Amino acid sequence: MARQKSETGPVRRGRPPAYDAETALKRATETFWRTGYSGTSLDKVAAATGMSPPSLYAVFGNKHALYLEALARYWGISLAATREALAGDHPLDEALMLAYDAALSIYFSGKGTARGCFVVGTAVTEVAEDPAIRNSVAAGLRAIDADFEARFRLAQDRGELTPDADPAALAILAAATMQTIAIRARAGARRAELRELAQKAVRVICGCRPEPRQGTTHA
Amino acid sequence: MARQKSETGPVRRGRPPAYDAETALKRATETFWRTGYSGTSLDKVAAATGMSPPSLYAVFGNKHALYLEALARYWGISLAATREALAGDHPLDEALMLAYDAALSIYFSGKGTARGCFVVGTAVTEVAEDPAIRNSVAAGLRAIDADFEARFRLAQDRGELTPDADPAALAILAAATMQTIAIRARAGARRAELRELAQKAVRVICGCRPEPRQGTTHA
DNA sequence: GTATATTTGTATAGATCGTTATAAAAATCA
DNA sequence: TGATTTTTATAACGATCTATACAAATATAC
Repeated sequence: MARQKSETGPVRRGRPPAYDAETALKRATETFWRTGYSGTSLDKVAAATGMSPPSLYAVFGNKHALYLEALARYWGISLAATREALAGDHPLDEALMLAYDAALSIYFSGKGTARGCFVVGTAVTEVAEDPAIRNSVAAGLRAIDADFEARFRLAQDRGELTPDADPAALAILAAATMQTIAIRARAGARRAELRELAQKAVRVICGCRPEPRQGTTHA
Repeated sequence: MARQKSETGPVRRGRPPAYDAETALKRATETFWRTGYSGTSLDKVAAATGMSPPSLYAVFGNKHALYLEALARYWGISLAATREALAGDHPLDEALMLAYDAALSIYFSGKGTARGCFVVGTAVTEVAEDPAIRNSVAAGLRAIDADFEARFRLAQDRGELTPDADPAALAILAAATMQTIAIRARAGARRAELRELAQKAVRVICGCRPEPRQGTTHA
């Protein structure tokens, strides 16, 4: 009934599971990613994972719980990629481009046409009527804002931004840029075009720089 | 079989239709708006419009064609609202806020929780696998970019922006701001909060202003 | 070996999906 | 009035949906 941990305890009784829950969740995510939550049947998920419907239900509960788990998994991967890009010692504009390049790698992953962001492409539709999905999406969006804002505050402390720059406002624009890239990628924009878009956005966002060659201290 | 024009020709034969096609399309749009394309059954559309399924098929063809018509109708209303906001004689920052206020009025229209943008909330999910929806969405996104860019070029000509400002880059950020507002509205953000978000974005976007009190001519 | 525990595949239940056949209802034309 | 035209409502078609009942299969425990 329940899912066995990957690190098996003392001994495993009964017939051993034929599929790994983590890879099954990944395959399920890929399927939802293409056709959305409502547009994806459990038969399609079963075909993608190689698991039978009863096995899917035994491991994940039901379709809704499976999607929520896929959503949580995606948030984990996506937020970690953004944080890693912003955490390095690169200058602000380079750090932002690393974050957008990481996002583009996710949005253009998989075979066939680009799927964009899993959240923007599938969860946003359900968010209007589904409280659990709404909570997950709202929390993730807040996390993105907070990650960008923290990086802009750091940039301000380092003198990469003028003291009158508004880190919260810049974070909103940085997050908005990521989301418009997600939408456009799914709508068919080419990757190179979206990278240029990101560069243009970064140029404006980082426009609040101190005067060049005027000393490193601010104020 | 086909739809009769509102302006009746010489005389109308046969039983008169009980429902107006335009109001039916509006009601159908409201229904798709909440639960998406795949998540909305034709029975729900029939209940919302008061029409029976055969009548819906007689007027609109099928579910897909009905959704496409709802999408085209929404683009018309949405793009017109943005253009009207940007067309006035207001200063750049006021014009942008008029556009965002118009968008917020749409995103928070209807009863119950906010539905956000019809395109972002329902079409983006389908865009990955549906060529017709993809074409409509891609064209609409290009139109938004073009409308904003035209306004920024005008602002530059008027001296509201410095000559080195990049109208295309600012247009991307302006469009991205509208789309992040759409996402956040559907995810439950309060309207006042999103209006402040818009103001912060406008402040950054309009930051490439000429020096104040330094003459109105540029260069 | 026998008993117990767990997963598997098959098959399907019950509801809902998009769509349509059919005929009654309501108008005009002759 | 009766014939024609168009829309309506009822009913249902076959397909697909989420979810589960069931028994065979495969492991350990004794």
